[in-house]
Amino acid sequence: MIKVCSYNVNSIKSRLLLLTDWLHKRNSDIDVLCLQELKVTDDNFPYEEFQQLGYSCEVYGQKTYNGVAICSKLPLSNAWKGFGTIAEHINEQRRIISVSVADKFTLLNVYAPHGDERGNPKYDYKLTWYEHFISYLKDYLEANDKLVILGDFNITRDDLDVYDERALRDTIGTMPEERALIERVLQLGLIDTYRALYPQRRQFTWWSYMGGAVWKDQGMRIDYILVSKSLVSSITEVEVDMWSRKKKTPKPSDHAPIIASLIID
DNA sequence: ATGTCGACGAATCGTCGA
Repeated sequence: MIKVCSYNVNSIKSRLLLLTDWLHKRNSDIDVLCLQELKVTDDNFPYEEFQQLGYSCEVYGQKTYNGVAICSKLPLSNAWKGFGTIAEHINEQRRIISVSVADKFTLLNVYAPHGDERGNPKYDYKLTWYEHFISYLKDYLEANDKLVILGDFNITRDDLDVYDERALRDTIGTMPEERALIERVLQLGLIDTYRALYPQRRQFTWWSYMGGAVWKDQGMRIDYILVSKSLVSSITEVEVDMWSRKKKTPKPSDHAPIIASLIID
């Protein structure tokens, strides 16, 4: 069994102690750890600490903002960072990295733009970024059969993914045009594993730092583990682990990690 | 607008991004 995890850490430097505590608390059962919002350049990534935990890492970092990494106990190959040659202004923000894991499946780790709010140029950037992402995924699905795509998508799929659909109507992450983008991603032939296994369960992956939102469970589900159809039957469990999010010291990320268990061959 | 984090540059706080 292989456990893959997506975790927006909101600064790897600030989260390193909590992250290592969490991995130990879980008896080091995470095989492939996909991180978002590193906020460090590649040379400042804590490679040694991860090596001591048994992980080798592919890192696509950036100063202050963004940055993604894949840390794995299984051998990684064919690391690819960014979208490729097209879309230079889209590639300026480091949000996407992919690898082959143990020659068993292909893994793509993403950190989608937040977008701030409608009318902000960052919102237009989010929509444009998703257009590039979707066209990139089309080629990716043609080239790769067994595919796991996971990360922080910064969009709720529907009203089950928000704590109060009325209060949050037309706020960032819930806009109809944003949700249409998520549906287009899924329609490429990808399955939202958490929703597929637990269709009625309201489980969030992000809670604002403000107002003690996590204690009231006022959050949103914006982090996903998607798989191609050929991998659906390999998924045995999907879990959002609240342990680190509810720790008071060291300070948590505003996201909780989501973990999928796969049985491949 | 508010609330709370983290990074940064230039201070011991203000600004930006989430």
